[in-house]
Amino acid sequence: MAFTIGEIGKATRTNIETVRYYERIGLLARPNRGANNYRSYGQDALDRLSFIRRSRDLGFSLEQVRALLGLSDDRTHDCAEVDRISKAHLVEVERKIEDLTVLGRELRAVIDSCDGGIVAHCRIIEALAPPER
Amino acid sequence: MAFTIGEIGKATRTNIETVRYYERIGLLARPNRGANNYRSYGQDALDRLSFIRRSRDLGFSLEQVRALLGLSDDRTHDCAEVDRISKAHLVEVERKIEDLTVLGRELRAVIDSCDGGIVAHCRIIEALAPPER
DNA sequence: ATAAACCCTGTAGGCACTACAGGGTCAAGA
DNA sequence: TCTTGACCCTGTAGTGCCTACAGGGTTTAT
Ligand SMILES: [Zn+2]
Ligand SMILES: [Zn+2]
Ligand SMILES: [Zn+2]
Ligand SMILES: [Zn+2]
Repeated sequence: MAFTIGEIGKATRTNIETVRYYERIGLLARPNRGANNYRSYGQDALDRLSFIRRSRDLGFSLEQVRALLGLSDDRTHDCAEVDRISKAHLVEVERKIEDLTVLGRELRAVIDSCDGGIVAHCRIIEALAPPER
Repeated sequence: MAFTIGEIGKATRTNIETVRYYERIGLLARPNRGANNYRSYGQDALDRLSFIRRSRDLGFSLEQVRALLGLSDDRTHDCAEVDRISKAHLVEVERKIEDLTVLGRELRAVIDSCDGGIVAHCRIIEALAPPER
């Protein structure tokens, strides 16, 4: 029931430097230490780290994760705030997709216009350069 | 024909701190200075900064911009490398869109599953928490 | 004369890690 | 038993790309 940092790292596919980083910023509690000063984690810490990983995989920021963790501890509270955070994040993700889609379209148009040849005639360079004066 | 940092900043919609940053990392040449030690830019510097801005707007990294600038100076060289960099960047953009699309789908599914109520029954929290043991 | 708006240098902060340097500890094989 | 390698520790600095001061000087307008 006691895990080393390497074990919880492997179990959650999290770099151990990252685990220590989460501890440093207060996202994970400071664990007990063994006689050798090694960190010793219990199941609860492993669960918490899993929660963090999963949230990160869904693109939540660490501050959002911190808020979600806090909210998830308050089991009898209603979940409106959880929903709000999640929806706000989804909106952000959707906006990023739109931005990248526009950008990709423009980039593709620029690239397609190049027929090869020398830089002096390259349409890509031309497209990047400032307009004629 | 001589511009202050504020003027080229405004003309290219670039923060003046950013202009100084570009100078520091060697993306922009160190400009001449006036008697008051103010930076004094010519049209060439303004053009170069415009090129950087436009490339950044298309999502190129500063290292890619640096390479593109170097290539664009060699007017008689062929543009294959320019194309390669641009296509590599487009591939990256497309991969990001795909990743975000998958993520957005998953996030939406998680959010849609929540019917409100208390945190103990919230499906979002449940989806984030580690699987039952 | 004074205030606002501009400019300077240098440094530190932000995000979310990642990579050392320079040590200590432990398990397994020769 | 010795040694190799895998693991662990702390603390600091680096990444990309800015952004934000602090603590000054200068210019312009009123
Ligand atoms: Zn509550
Ligand atoms: Zn070309
Ligand atoms: Zn050449
Ligand atoms: Zn809910």
